Amino acid sequence: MLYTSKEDFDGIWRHFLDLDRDYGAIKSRLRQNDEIMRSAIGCGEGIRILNQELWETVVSFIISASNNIPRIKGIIERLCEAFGDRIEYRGNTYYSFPDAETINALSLSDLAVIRAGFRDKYIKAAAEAVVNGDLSLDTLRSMPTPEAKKALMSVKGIGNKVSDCILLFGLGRADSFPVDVWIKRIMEYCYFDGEQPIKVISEFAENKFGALGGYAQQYLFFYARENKIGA
DNA sequence: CACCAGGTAGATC
DNA sequence: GATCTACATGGT
Repeated sequence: MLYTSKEDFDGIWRHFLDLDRDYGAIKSRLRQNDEIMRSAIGCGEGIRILNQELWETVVSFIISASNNIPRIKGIIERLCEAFGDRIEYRGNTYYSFPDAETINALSLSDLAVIRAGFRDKYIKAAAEAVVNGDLSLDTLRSMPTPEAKKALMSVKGIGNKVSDCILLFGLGRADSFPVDVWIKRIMEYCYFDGEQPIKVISEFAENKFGALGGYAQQYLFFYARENKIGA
């Protein structure tokens, strides 16, 4: 059970959990697409797309590249424990996500304790870009999506898929349709006959789901994992 | 020991 | 342009 004040609920959690969005309307529109979306939604009725803090989203999805979810979580936890601020709250200990300045001040050997592997240099590159102004997080928020994507991809370690995830989860661009290995497989399995280039899948999704691409992606992602398509 | 994991950058043709 | 591969770490 989550206990919170009225102020925190309205000021933080309402937006973070995307509670003001009409997911009923989104689901009924997507269900009109085809039987596949009806099945996918059926196994993820409660899915919501969180509005996550932008810097945390940037780093988290850099870490996600060619990695598995338990290890991604472990790396992020170690990053916070080693370099975030310690927070004592109601008898429990938490650690904040370290800001860009903090991470930029670290050496790669400092970062080794989080065991991010080859991604450590990309985490540093992102921190450096934010600190030196090459990547302005505030400016990103007001940029058109294609420009924001280009700006994100100018950072080493942020490619096509990671930038789409940042756009979707950190910048609220709900039309973004990140194609990872799971999405690629489920799309090939459901909508194509055999393997397809990522670009073909992206364009197909854009035509089919349009502004609801991000929601469709989430239903398909959990549907694919639930049914272990290709795993 | 081989292969894979919410990919990307750099080299090569 | 499109394709190939190394990349750290940990699990199966």
